[in-house]
Amino acid sequence: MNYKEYKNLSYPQIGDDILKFWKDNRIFEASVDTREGSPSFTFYEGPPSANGTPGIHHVMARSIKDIFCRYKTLQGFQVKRKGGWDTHGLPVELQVEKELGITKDDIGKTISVEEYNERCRQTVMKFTDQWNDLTEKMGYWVDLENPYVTYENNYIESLWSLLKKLYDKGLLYKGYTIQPYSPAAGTGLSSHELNMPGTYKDVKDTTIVAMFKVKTVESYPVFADVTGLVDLRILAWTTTPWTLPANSALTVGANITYVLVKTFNPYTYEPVEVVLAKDLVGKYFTEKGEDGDFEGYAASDKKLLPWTVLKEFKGKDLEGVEYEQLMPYVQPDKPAFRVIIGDFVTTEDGTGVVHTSPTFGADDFRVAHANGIPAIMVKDENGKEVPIVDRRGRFVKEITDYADRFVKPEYYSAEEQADPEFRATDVLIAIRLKEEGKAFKVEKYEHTYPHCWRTDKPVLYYPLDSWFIKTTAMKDKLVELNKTINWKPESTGTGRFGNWLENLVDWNLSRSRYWGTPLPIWRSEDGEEVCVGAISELKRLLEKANASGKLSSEQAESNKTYLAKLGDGDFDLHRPYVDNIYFVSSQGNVMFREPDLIDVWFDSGAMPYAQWHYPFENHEIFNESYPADFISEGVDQTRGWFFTLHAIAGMLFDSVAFKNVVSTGLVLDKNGNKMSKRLGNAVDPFETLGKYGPDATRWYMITNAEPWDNLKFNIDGIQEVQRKFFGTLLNTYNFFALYANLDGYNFHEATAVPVESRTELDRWILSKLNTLIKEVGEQFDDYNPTKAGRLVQDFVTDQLSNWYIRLNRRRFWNPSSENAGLTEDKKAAYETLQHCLVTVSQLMSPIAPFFAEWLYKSLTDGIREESIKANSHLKYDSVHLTHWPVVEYSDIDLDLEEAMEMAQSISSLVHSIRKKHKLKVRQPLSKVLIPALTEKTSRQIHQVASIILSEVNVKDVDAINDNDGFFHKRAKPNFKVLGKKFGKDMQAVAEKIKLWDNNEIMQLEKDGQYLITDLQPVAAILIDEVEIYTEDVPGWLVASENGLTVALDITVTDELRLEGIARDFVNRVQNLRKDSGFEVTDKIEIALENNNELLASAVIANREYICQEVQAMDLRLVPELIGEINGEIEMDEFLLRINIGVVS
RNA sequence: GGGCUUGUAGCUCAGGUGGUUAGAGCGCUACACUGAUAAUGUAGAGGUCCGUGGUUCGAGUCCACGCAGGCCCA
Repeated sequence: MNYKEYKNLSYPQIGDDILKFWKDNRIFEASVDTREGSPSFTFYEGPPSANGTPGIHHVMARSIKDIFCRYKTLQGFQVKRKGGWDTHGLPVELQVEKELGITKDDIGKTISVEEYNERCRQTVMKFTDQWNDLTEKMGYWVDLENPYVTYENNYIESLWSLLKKLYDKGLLYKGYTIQPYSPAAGTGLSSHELNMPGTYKDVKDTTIVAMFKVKTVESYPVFADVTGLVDLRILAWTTTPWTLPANSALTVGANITYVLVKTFNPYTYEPVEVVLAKDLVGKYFTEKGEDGDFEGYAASDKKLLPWTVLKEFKGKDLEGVEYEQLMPYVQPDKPAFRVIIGDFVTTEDGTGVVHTSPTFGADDFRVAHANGIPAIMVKDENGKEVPIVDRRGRFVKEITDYADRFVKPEYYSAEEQADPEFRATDVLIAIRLKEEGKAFKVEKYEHTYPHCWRTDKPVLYYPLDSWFIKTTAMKDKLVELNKTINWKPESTGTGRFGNWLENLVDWNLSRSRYWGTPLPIWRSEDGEEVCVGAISELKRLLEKANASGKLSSEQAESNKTYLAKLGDGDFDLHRPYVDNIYFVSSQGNVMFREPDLIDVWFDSGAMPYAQWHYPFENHEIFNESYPADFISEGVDQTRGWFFTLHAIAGMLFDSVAFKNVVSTGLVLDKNGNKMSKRLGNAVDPFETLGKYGPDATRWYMITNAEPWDNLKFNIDGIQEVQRKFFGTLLNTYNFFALYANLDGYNFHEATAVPVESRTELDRWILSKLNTLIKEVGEQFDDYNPTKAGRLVQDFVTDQLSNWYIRLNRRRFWNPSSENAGLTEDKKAAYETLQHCLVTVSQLMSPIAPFFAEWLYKSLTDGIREESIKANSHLKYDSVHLTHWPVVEYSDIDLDLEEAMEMAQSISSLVHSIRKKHKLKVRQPLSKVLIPALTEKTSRQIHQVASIILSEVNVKDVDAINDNDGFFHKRAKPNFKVLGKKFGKDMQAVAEKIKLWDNNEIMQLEKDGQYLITDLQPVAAILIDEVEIYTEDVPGWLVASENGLTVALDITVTDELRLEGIARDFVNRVQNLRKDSGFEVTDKIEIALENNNELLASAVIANREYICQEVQAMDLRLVPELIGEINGEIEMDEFLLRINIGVVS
C-alpha cells in the first residue's frame, strides 16, 4: 500500500503526530539550515512579555508572522527567526508589588532594591513555559533556544551604546514634562498612582471666566467688518485661577463655531464685546436679554445683561489674534499671548476657549510647544529656569502680590484655613480681576480633581525633569523614511503612523522606577555630564575615578567592589549596583548617576541591534539582517514598537528598521466585544488548539477576515472551516488513496503522461492549478494571507472536489484495469490528482503547516526513496523543505478555463430545467441546444460537450449559430459606452433598445449600426454598443443566466424511457450490493423476476450497460423467483423482485 | 474632542477605475443524487447596501454632513 488510508482521523492528532515528526527530525532547523547561502529574508520578532499568559489573539498575531516566514522559506530564502523576551517595565513591577503586598514607597525601605529587582527577574519569566508550549502547539516556528532577553547585560550594553550615540549627536537632553505632582508629598505621581481608587474627588473650586483684551482689533480680517467695537475681549474659563499669571496663549478648536457678542461687563458695567463658542452662549446670557435694551442698561438695576450677536466665525479664523497679557508679572523671552489651534478644545463647558499655561498643563505644554509659544518661567538662584510656582506649591517672589502664597488652600494648615480672614489665593485673584475689569464671571464650581493618595492633598500638574530623545529634530527624516515602508494596511502607515510622525513630540525616556535599563548618564553638581556607551568605558571611568582620590572612602570602596565584579564577569548593569558607581568630573567633583530608568519601549525598539549585541559583536550577522524585511504586530503597537524601531533606526542609522509591516487588528469575541479575562469571554488558546487542532484554528482566523480588520472570533467558524475545507480535502485524499492503492498506482516522474496528451478535464484542472499557484503567490507577495487562503480553499472545494473529482469518478472506478494494469488514461488521472494535491499541500503549508505536512507526507512518503534517487521535487521529507511551485505558464489555458466555466453554467441551467419539470437526472434526454452567438462560444461548447452530456445525462449537445430567427434575440444597452455617448438621453435610448426584437437586431447585425429614428436627435447605435443575447427558443424549455441560454428537449422517447428505467434498475442493484455488504470488486450474478413487460424490455435492451455498471457476470430474467428473495423493492412504477449473489 | 478604521442577507464575508436583476459560504425550507456518503447537486425564502443631502443620464461605489461600533490619543 503506497498511500495511507485513514478512518476517523482527528485533526488534533495530526497536529501531535506532525509536531513529533518535526521535533524528531529537527525540521524547523533544517528549513533554515538548508537555505544556507541563499539570500536572507529577515524577520524581527516583537518580544512578548512572559509575565502574563498568552491569549487567542497571540495565535492570530503569530500565525501572521509564521505564514510569511514559511512562505519566504519555500521561496528559497533563508529566514532566521530569533525569539525574544521583553522583560523590563511597569507591568512586571506592579505584579511584584502585588505579590509582595508592597507599594513603591516600600522599595528601598522594607525591601532592598536588590531583592526587589531579583524578584522582578524571576517573575518576568514566570509563564515562559506556557508561551513556549503555545508556540510549539500552534506551529509557530521561531528560535526559542537562543532568544534575546532584554535584561541581560549584553542587551543593556547595546542599549547604552545606542544612547551614547544619541547623546553624542546632541539628541539626548534633560528637559521637563508636565506630570501630576504632589507638592505636599514632594513627589511626582505615576499614571497608575493616579488611577488608584479614591484619588479623584469632588471639590468646589473658585473658577473664573477671564477676559483677554484683543490688541489692534482692526488688523484682523475676522473683526474688520464689524464696526463700532469699543473693547473686544476673548473669554476663557479656568478652574485653576492660580495658573493665570502663567498664561501665555489661548487655544481654540479649529472647527468650533464662535460668536462675537456685544454686551456689558457685569462687574464694571462698561460696554464690551466678547468672543466665546456659539454653543455656550446660553451659559452666560439669558434669552430675555437677547437684543435687549442697551441704552437703558446703565439706568437699570443691571440684573439683566442685554446682548446681541455681532458675528459668527470658526475657530481657525481666530488663529494668530494677539491679546494683552492678563497678569503681567513675568515677561516671556519670546513672543506670546496669541490665539492658537488645539485639538483638545471642547464646548462641553467653559467658553470653548482654553486658557493655556505651558508649565501647568500637559495639553497646554504640547500645544504651546507645537506653536512656538514660550512658557512663563523665572530664573532661580542658580540661573536655572523654574516655573512661577515652587516645588512646595507656593508662588515665587516675582509674583509680587502673591509671593510665597500657596496656590491651593488645602496646602495651608487646618488652623490657617479656619481663620475667618483667610482667603484662598484663587479668591484673591478673582477679586483683583473683577476690580480690573478682567473677569466676566466668577463662581464656585464643583468638579472632580485628582488628589495625592498619600497626603490626600490636591495634585498639581507641574513641570518635572525628564530625559528626552529629541525626535523632533529628526522629524523630517522620519517622515521621509516612513514613505518607503510598505504598510499593510496602507492607511495605518499614512494615517495613524504618518500623522503621528507629523505631530511628533520629543520622546520622554525617563521612568522613575527600579526594574529596567538604567540611564547611563552620570552628572556632577556643577553640571558636567558623561554618558557611558560600553562596559569597557564604565570600567575605565571607574578606574579613573578611584585613581583621582576625590571620592569618599565609601564611594571608592563601592567602586572597587564593582570593578572586582566586572573582572569576574559577575556584574549586573541594573539598579542598585550602577547607582553605587561614582565618577569624578574634570573639576574634581563627584558625579552621580541620573537615577532614572529608560522607557522599556527603547528596549524593544533597539532589538535589531541588541539582539546581536551589536556593535560589540556579530557585525556580519547584523549587517545581513538589517533592516528587517518583515515585521508584524497589533495595530496598538503603532506608537509603541513600530515607532521605537523606526525612530532609533532613522535617528542613528539613517535607515528604516523594517521594509514591510503588517499591523493586525484585534481579536474580539463573537459578539464584537473586547475579550477580557475579567468578563469571562476570553477564549483559551490551549483549549481551542486542543479541540480543533492548530490548522483549522489558524485557517479560520486567517481566512475569515483580513489581518488588519478586527476578527470576531466564533468557534462555529472553526468547525465550518474544518468541515468545509479540511473535510473536503481529506475526502479528496482518501478517494485518491483508496483507488490508487487498489490499482497499485505509484508516481514515476520519468514515465508521467505528458500534459498535452491528458484529457480535457485533466488539462483544465492543471490549468486551474497553475493559475492558482500564480494568484496565491501574488497574494502572499502582497502580504495578504486572507486572499491567498480563500483562493486555495475555493480551488479545493469548488474546482478540485466538486467538479474534477465528481466528473472523473468513473475513470477511477473503471474495473477493467485488473488484468490490463493501469491504462494510460487512468495513470494520467492519478498523476493529475496527485499533482494537484501535492501542490495544494505546498500552497496551504504557510497557513496550515501541520495538515499540509500530513497531506504531503501521505502523498509522497511511499515514493520518497525513489524520488531521492531521481532527485525529483518530491525528494524532501517535509513540505516545509520543498520549493514553492513554479507556475507552468504553458499549462495555463484560459480558453479552456472559460469553456469549462461555461460547461458548469450550462450544466447548472439544465439541472434547473429538469428540476422545474420534475425530470430526474437518471432519465436520459435527447438534446440540449445552446444558442452560440459567436464562433468562439460555439467552439468552446463543442470542446466541453462530452462533459456536459455526462453531467446532465443528455444524448446530444448542440451549439448553433443562428441567423434564421430561430431564437428570440434581445439587446441590452452597454451603459458604460452609451452613457458617455448620449448623456441625458441615456434613459430614453435604453428604453428603445430594450424593446428591440429579432427584426431590429438582425438589421443591426447586418449593417453594423441601427438608427433610432423616433428620437430627437436620431440615435445611431453601433453593434458593439449593445450586448445581444437570446431570451427564448420557441417550442423549447429554456433557462438563462448571465446572457447564457440553454434550451432542453424534454421529449422522452420509448428508447429513452427504457434507458431511464435501466438506470433506475442499476441504481437499485447498486444499493442492494451495498446493503448486502459486497466488496466494490465483487462480481455478481442477478436473477430478476419477470413481472412487468416494460421492466423486462428495459433490462433486455440495456443488458450490456447494466451488467457493466453493476459488475454482473450474469443477468437472468426468470418467470418466478423461488426460495429466498434478497431484494424486493418498489420502483417508480414496478415492484422489483430480485436475487443477487457473488460469483466466486 | 482629535486621528485612523468598520458598517452590504439571520451569521461570517466578496463586491478594480461609478453602468441598471448587489453576490458567496453557513444556517433555514423543499427536492434530487447515491461505490468520496457524517459527502454532493438543484431550487426557494431572506437586502430601505447605517442615515440624510449632493455630484451624475446613472451611486453599494465619488463628495459633504451625521449616526453607531472599534483602536489609539487627549
